[in-house]
Amino acid sequence: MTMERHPSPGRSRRPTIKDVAEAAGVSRSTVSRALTGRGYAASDVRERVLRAAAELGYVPDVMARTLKQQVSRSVGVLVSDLRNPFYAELAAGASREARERGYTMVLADTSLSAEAESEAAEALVALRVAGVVVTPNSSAVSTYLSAHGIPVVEVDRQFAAGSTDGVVVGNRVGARTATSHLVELGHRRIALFIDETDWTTGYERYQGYLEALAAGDIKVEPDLVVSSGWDVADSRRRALDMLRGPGRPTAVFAANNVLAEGVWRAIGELGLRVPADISLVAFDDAPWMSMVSPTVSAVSQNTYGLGATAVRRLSERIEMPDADSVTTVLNVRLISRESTAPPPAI
Amino acid sequence: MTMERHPSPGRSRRPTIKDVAEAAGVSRSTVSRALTGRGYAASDVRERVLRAAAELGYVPDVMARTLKQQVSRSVGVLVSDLRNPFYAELAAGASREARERGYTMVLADTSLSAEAESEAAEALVALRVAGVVVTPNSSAVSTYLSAHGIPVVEVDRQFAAGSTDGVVVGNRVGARTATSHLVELGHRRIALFIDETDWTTGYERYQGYLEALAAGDIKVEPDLVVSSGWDVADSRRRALDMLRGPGRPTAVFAANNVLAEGVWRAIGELGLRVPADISLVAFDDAPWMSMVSPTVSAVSQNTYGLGATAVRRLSERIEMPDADSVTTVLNVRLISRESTAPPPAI
DNA sequence: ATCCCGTGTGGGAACGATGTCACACGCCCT
DNA sequence: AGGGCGTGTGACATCGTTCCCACACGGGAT
Repeated sequence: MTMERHPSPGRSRRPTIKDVAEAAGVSRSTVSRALTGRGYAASDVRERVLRAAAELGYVPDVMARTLKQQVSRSVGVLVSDLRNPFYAELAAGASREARERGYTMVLADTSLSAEAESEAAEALVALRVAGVVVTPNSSAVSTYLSAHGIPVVEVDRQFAAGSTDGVVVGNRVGARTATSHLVELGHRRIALFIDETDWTTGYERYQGYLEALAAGDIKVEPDLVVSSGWDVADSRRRALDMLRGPGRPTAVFAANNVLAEGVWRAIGELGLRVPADISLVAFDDAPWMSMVSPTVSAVSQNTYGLGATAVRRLSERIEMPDADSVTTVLNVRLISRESTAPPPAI
Repeated sequence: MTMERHPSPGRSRRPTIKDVAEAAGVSRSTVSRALTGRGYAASDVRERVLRAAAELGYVPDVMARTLKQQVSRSVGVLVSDLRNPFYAELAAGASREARERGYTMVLADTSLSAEAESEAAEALVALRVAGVVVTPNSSAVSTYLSAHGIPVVEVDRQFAAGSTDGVVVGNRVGARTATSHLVELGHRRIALFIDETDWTTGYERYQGYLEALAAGDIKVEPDLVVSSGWDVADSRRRALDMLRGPGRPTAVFAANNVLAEGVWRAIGELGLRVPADISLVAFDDAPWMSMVSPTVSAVSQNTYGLGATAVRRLSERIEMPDADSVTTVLNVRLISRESTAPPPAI
């Protein structure tokens, strides 16, 4: 005696196109034509098929369809950290645009880890997604996906500009504007808190900072440039060190919302008054910046639009795989709030 | 002369298991066994196959595999609004847990719209996902998905308790704790800002509020209970109306982070001092609450854990489809900050 | 010498949908 | 009457993978 295994004991099988065909008294081919609208189907037959499909609750199997057609209607979205409102908002924009264009979105949070990133990339290849939007940590993903013939759009930062599409914001201009704003107020000792300078975002923002200082005839002080990691605790600690030490800066430019939060907390803990004692301006406007007191001036990027634009670009790329690659730059604007003022008189 | 159409002109085809088989000089069956580890494969053959696969950059086609096996390794996650940090965090938790368990996550933002929700549900059925985690807007999704034999876990709120699994927080207890906290401080006029009371979250929190009032022998004043929509602007407007009017409450309990933001802004605009003039406590701790001044007391839920737990529950359900459904309740705790104090002396 | 069994391997039929191809039918035109 | 055409339908191969089954080979027991 052998154990008999039934495919799915008890539970009734999902209806397939064959069930619909039998219910409507036609062949599978006819059902396919009637439902997809490609090819002939007499109107009464079409009607019968539609009714049968609805009655059975038939939903075409995307797997089977994709397997046959060799192209899927889903896109992958890889972001660094959903807990950061920046990425969450970006994902939200991507989601809306994907839905609007009839794509299903497969999302993975790569947690800033290279391993998770390549794991996710492999999963997307396995899924045969039509394309991928990624906030890359290295050039590896783009290279890997491109090698598999999958269109990629890099968003926020770029590692493979030239060979893949990109959607970014005016990082250099934004940073320059923010820093210039401080310079114009009379600040000469302006600190910069920056993340990885080997990312295009970090590099560009750093350059913008330098440009603004140069334009104001201010010498760069290496001590005032802090390259911090990607978490609040670290930047808070580094800010505490700097602000407690001698020769404290009169203003800080924090190059992203996480760094800004760390600096903000450090300022609060030291009992410094903003903007009387110190001015603060951030890159990347986060919700809290308009709620705290005083409110924080920030270079605002249209994050939602960033995600939406990336998916739009991706879908264009999917339609035209051989067109030249394009980098789209979205404008940013400085929102001047209460955290910036002339430096304290000495 | 007819137009000849080549399958994919120019671009080289993705390697299939057949290519690997030829490269390794074995049959497809053997490759399958060697790669999946199911069934016999001599170690030297296995080696050869693995090398060939790596050289070709072979990645198994999930579509084909799923089609054959009739069970996929991806789960759907449906959230209301990724721009709300609550849902973003929940999604982040779900993402990590999914990854850990070897599932790919298909995420859709349902934008609080019933249409988007059912559209997304249908897409998930078409994708043959192994299960779905949803923050439901009605019982429709759960019903629909269950009818297609897809396991569902409702998270945050429940519409189909009893028939589907749920993962929620102690809403009633949390709301009672928050309100009692105000009562104990001496408040008698405590306003409640609440979202839809036909959602379990809203209903439970409302009940918790009532219980705390009853325990303090305080009569409920309908004028102090505001059922507001799901956006900051609306709750701000309603709060302005209430706080400007006569008989202003001495404390407000805002039942979610969005409502709390509206109330917070209204309080600021009216120039009221917290907590001297008015106390505020919120359900759902958002990042800004610990950054503003004064900081806002809040009932904190482990949102990340909520998402992670939901996916864990889902994966257990997938393994044991016929077990009784379970509702998991996560504990919450009141984080007492600076926004609560005894009412002003009259 | 024959049988049997354990270890490996390959053939081939699925899975569900699509689309090409062949063909059936009725009509009009020659 | 027969050819041609337009309309509509069904049979069948196919996509890439899995896995059941058949079978080959060699060694040990009878």
